[in-house]
Amino acid sequence: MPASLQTELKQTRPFPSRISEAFVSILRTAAVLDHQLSEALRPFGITPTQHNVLRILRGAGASGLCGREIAERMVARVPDVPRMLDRLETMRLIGRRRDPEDRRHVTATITARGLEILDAVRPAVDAVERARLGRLSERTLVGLIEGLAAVRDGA
Amino acid sequence: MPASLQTELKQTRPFPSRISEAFVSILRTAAVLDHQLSEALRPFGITPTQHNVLRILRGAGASGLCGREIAERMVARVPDVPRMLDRLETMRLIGRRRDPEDRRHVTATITARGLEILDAVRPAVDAVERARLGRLSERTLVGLIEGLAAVRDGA
DNA sequence: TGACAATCAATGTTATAACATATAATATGG
DNA sequence: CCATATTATATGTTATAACATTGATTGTCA
Repeated sequence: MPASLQTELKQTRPFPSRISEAFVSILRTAAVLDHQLSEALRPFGITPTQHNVLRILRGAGASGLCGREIAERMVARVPDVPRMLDRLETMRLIGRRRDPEDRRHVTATITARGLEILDAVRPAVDAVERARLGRLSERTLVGLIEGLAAVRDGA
Repeated sequence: MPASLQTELKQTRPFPSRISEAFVSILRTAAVLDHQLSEALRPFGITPTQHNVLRILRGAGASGLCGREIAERMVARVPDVPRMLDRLETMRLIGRRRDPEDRRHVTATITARGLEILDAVRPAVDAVERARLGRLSERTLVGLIEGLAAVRDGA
């Protein structure tokens, strides 16, 4: 039996409303997942944010994406995209070049080493996903996905 | 109609599994909520983390709580509790004193000013909660709360 | 009791996030 | 075609997060 959020956070009083409870539930659950993901990635020397960028660039393929496009696709909004990409470039996981078509853009692409690290971390990432979500029924998963989409949409 | 997460993040490929989609859905939704909350609190000069601490200390009342107890109750784990409390103390929103019973502990309590700011931010915080979750049915809210509890539990 | 382990908080340090502003390139309107 | 606005990235700075270590206090048990 899963513990109630109230018990989990040792709250002396019940939530004032179901809306508040759901709000905190989402934030709390994400914090747990982010922490687990972070621990799983640690041995490989990358953070969840960096992992996210690498997956985005893998999806973009050889043509790559510019900083603004990467920012749009990230799970969590990040200010200071240039310096985040700096770090990935220093690690040789991505490459950057100015777009000759529009010299304002800097196109980032994933390197072979970036692809290798994505392959390497995959079992650990999958394990975290399965550890937390593997026992939920298909129906529950779909309910979560749809409910959360409605929350983001505010409708 | 809520947009799919795939569309929202401009992904070219569908999620490999419902588990992955639910995993990212939770992280993405929390990022949206955290951002909205952060913006709502900004005019008052406090962050979501600080807001969380103040609510915890309000719940604890005059007896207060020590750093470890605060950490246990936070929605997101924070390392470096002492310096987070330093900032709140500098803002005069909390007070700290060494527990004479056990001099290892430092008991933090919320100040009158801390209580005032909690009252002041409440309409803004409620507005964010309602904007995102206000249109969801009771049944959907309960489904989310229970589903997310199962995710945290891994069962 | 006295050594040792465990618990908390504080501190030193580095890394990253966050914010404001600047620089460069392109688009737009007269 | 020039002045201006807009877009994109870069940079300077400060604040906070994250991590490791230290110091002080208390608990445990031989």
